[in-house]
Amino acid sequence: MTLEQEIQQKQFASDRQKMMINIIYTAGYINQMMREQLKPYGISPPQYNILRILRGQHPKPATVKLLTNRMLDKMSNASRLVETLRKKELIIRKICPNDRRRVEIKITKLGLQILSKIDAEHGNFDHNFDHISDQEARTLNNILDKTRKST
Amino acid sequence: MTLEQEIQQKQFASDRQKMMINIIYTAGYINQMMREQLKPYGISPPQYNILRILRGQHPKPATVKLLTNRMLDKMSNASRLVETLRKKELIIRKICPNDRRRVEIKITKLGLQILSKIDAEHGNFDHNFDHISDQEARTLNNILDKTRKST
DNA sequence: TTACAATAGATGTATCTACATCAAATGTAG
DNA sequence: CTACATTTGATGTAGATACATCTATTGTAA
Repeated sequence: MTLEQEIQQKQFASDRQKMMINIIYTAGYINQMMREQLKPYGISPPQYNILRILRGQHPKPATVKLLTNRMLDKMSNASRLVETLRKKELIIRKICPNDRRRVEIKITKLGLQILSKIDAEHGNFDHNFDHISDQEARTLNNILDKTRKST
Repeated sequence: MTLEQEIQQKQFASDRQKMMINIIYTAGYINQMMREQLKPYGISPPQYNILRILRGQHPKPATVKLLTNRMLDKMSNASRLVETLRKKELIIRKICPNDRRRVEIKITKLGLQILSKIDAEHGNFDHNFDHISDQEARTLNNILDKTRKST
C-alpha cells in the first residue's frame, strides 16, 4: 500500500513533502512493531532502549546524563524512565560517592535475563526488514543522514 | 554528524539495524523542527495535522473517524485533539443530525487564518530539505514504502 | 418488533514527551 | 575562603499516546 493510500491523501505537493511525512509515518510503523513485540516482556521501546545502553556499559555504571546523551529522543525524561525501570527491578541506582550530584545506574541480573530472552526471540528486531537489501539500507541511511544536515 | 556520533554509538549490528534507528531518529528531528516552527502559532504538530485535514475538507465537515483514518498516527486520540482545538476556537463541532453518533467538525475562519499565516511563512515545511534533490527524495520514498511491506 | 451486532465517539489509566524550573553539589575566580 | 557560575538530576505541568472499556445510536436478522 502506498503512503497516499494509507493516509488517504490524493497527492503530495512535492517529493520532499512526501518524504517528510513518509519518514514520520514509517517511524510510527517501526515503533508500533517494536512495541507489540516488546509487550510480552512488559517493557516499552524507550525502556528497552535504556536497558540496551546499560548492557553496553555493563559492568560499568552509567549516569542519567550518559543515558540522555545516547537516547534516541534526547528530550525524553531519563530520570523518570530510570525510576520506572527501578520499580520493575530491572536496574539499580545509587548516588555516586565521588560526586554526589550523580547517580550510578546499572542493569540487574533480571534486566540482563530479559534482554537475553528478547535477543533470542527478536535479535535486534531487524529481521522484520529482511526484505530490504543491504544496498537499499545503506542508500536509505545515506539520504537520512543528509536529511538531518541543515541547509 | 553521523548517526553514530549523534547517539554516541560505536557501530551498528547491521545496515538494517542502523536503518531502523535512523528512521526513528530522523522522524524525531523533523518533528522537533516542525514543533519549533509551529510554536509561535500556539499549535502542536498533531493539531496542525488535523487543521490541514479539515481545510482539505472545507467547507464539508469531517468526522472524528475521518480524522483518525487520515492522521499520521492512527492510534492517537482524535477526540481529545478535537476538544483541544475547539477550546482554541480553531474548529467547531456539532452532533450530526442524521446520525447522532457522529460529530461534524469544521475548521473556523480563525483556523483558516492561522493556516494561511503558516503557509506564508513555512509553506509545507519542505524548504527545510532544499538540500535534498527530487531524485533523492523519490529514492527515499521508494525504500520507505518498501520498508513498511511485511515479509 | 425485538434481540443483538456493529458503529461512532468519549473516557479512564498508565506511560511518555516537551519544556520550564528547582535544588543540591561541585568548580572556579577573586 | 567566599561568591557565583556550572553541572547533574529531580520535579511540575501541559499535552500526547497506547490501549482498554464504556455509552449512545443505528443497522439488521429472526
